[in-house]
Amino acid sequence: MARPREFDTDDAIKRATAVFWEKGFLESSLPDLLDGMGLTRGSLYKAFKDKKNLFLLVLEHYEEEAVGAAKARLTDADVPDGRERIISLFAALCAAVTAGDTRGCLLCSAAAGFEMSDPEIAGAVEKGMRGIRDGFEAALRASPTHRALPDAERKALANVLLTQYIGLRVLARSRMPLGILEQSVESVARLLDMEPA
Amino acid sequence: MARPREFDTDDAIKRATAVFWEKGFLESSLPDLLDGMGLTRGSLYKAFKDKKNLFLLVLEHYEEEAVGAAKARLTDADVPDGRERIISLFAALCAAVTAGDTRGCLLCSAAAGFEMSDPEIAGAVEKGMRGIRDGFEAALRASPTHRALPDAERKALANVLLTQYIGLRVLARSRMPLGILEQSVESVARLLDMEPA
DNA sequence: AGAGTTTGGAACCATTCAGTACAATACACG
DNA sequence: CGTGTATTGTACTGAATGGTTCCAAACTCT
Repeated sequence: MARPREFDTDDAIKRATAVFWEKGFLESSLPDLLDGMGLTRGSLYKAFKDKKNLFLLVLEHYEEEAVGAAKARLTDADVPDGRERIISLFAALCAAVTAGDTRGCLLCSAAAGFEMSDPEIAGAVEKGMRGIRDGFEAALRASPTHRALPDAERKALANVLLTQYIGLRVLARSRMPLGILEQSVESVARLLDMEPA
Repeated sequence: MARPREFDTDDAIKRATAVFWEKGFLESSLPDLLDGMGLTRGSLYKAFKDKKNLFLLVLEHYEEEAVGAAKARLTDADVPDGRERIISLFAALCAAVTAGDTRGCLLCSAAAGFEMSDPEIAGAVEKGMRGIRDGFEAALRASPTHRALPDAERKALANVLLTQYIGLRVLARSRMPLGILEQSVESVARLLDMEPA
């Protein structure tokens, strides 16, 4: 009945994610996207309406993929101790940087940037952040040391972890040789081993 | 022997700082700067060479002013307990946000953005970050609870505080109603009250 | 062949960009 | 005063860049 699409939509979004992740929303030009996605203007606008809409789809995909992976790690029932799940998340993060991945976190970069003045984008970013925080909270609930904590305190600790997460990912992206990432896992571990005085 | 400058250089840099702080380096256009600084193209190029050079001067000024204020608070001998100095820093930060200042931190935004691909800018940002970290470390040395810590552990804690600082300032800028800033002071206090298990 | 989509890419139009040239202007000093 | 020197405003550059639209040609399936 009609000419079929030559590209796979999900794959195109995946490629778009790579571009936006590398450069951010505002700094990614249409040619950048066209190159990265391997399609032409007409196709992009036909399939994704416009740049912002594409970015919203990318955020959605990033949430499912990257945020999903983090949440999966934080709620992984195979690791009974939630404390270890958290540590393994930061370890993975650190390993990625060591392996040369200095893209940081798409959400964190967006949060720090100017794209947040758009309410739709801001909403999507916020949703992702809440997801990560929920992951931390879930992991803390599965940690013997923290299970007994009052709800408010556990939430507060989850917030600290999220803040730490954001800070580290910004540092990762900045490529500053501050030596912070290298020992961040240890620091987080110590953070979780501490007890209220 | 010559016509004197009609504007005060330091004042112009101060105004430029406001513009860059609000919008970031890449997002600040020359007209933005011209408006904000109250001078014209010719003057700007004559006095500051170009946009990037102006930004480097702004970073210098920001370091003296904003970072200097933070460091002053962290090394304030009038507050004998370094722990309290740290808490007061985060409290001030939080108060500023509550008062409606959502600009975050010029350094942190730069660190998260694309301007870091310029080595000179990256160097200046890094220097500022080191300054803040040194401030934290100095404060920890003046804290009864942490004075006795081994050097490496104190440095690690300073790194955690710097990371927390960056994360919070990014969150501040993002304007996401996550409720993190509101209780961040308490969290930091708890962080400092904890002891190694 | 015809209906219905997608495709490539030219064309659009606006904006914006950092930077320059230069004439007019203002001051300081001899 | 007047000359030298520096700043100032503005017009101008000329490019490049931005996202978006549009349409004829290509393609698939009935």
